[in-house]
Amino acid sequence: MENNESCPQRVEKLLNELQSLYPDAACGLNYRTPFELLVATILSAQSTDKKVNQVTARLFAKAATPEQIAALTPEELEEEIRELGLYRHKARYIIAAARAILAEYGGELPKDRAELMTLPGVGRKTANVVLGTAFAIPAFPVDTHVFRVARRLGLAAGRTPLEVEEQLMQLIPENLWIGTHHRLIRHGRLVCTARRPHCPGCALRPYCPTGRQAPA
DNA sequence: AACTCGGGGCA
DNA sequence: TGCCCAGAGTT
Repeated sequence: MENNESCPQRVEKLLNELQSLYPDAACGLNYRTPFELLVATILSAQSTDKKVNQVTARLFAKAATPEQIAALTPEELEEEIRELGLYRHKARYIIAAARAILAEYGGELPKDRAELMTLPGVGRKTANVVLGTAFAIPAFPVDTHVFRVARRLGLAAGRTPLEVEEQLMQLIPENLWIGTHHRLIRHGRLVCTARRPHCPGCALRPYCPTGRQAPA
């Protein structure tokens, strides 16, 4: 959409409001190392960050490094993460990724998106989270929250996550990419929910084309 | 593009 | 009880 919805002034006000609404752009996942963030992000698929943090608190107390994770049997890891669901896939991915990090990258996570995406269970979104959050390398992860909220806010009209990612990177200053990612997620979870967004009372409503049309 | 994995939280 | 959740891989 090349109408005035995406004019720089509106976008700037939107980003300012988003920052004052969520002053700390912290990652919702708890982690101490880039590898821990990678594991937590794989675990976060289709489950809530709150549960992921409960599980990783226990898991990382037992195994937190690629060496320690790679030494686990699939059954041991499955037992640790079972309550998150999708646990067989996730356990297999995480152990295989740990082994690949040891075998291919000397035990250190690569700081390259294409290389990260060769790791089992690591797609574009997870790779971008690690780059932007753990390595401070400019990246704009697009998950279901970012996809939905960005489109509602009129920041992107793309039909695919990759299109939305490209539109957001073009529209938003590079130094705000990762912070905006975390803030859009928080806003998507608290206010701009998938089912019934809480438009009345939303601080972004004055700048939101969807919110203007929503019932009071 | 559709399908699969999945236990737990919540209405 | 039914719907939904910080995705990625396979067909």
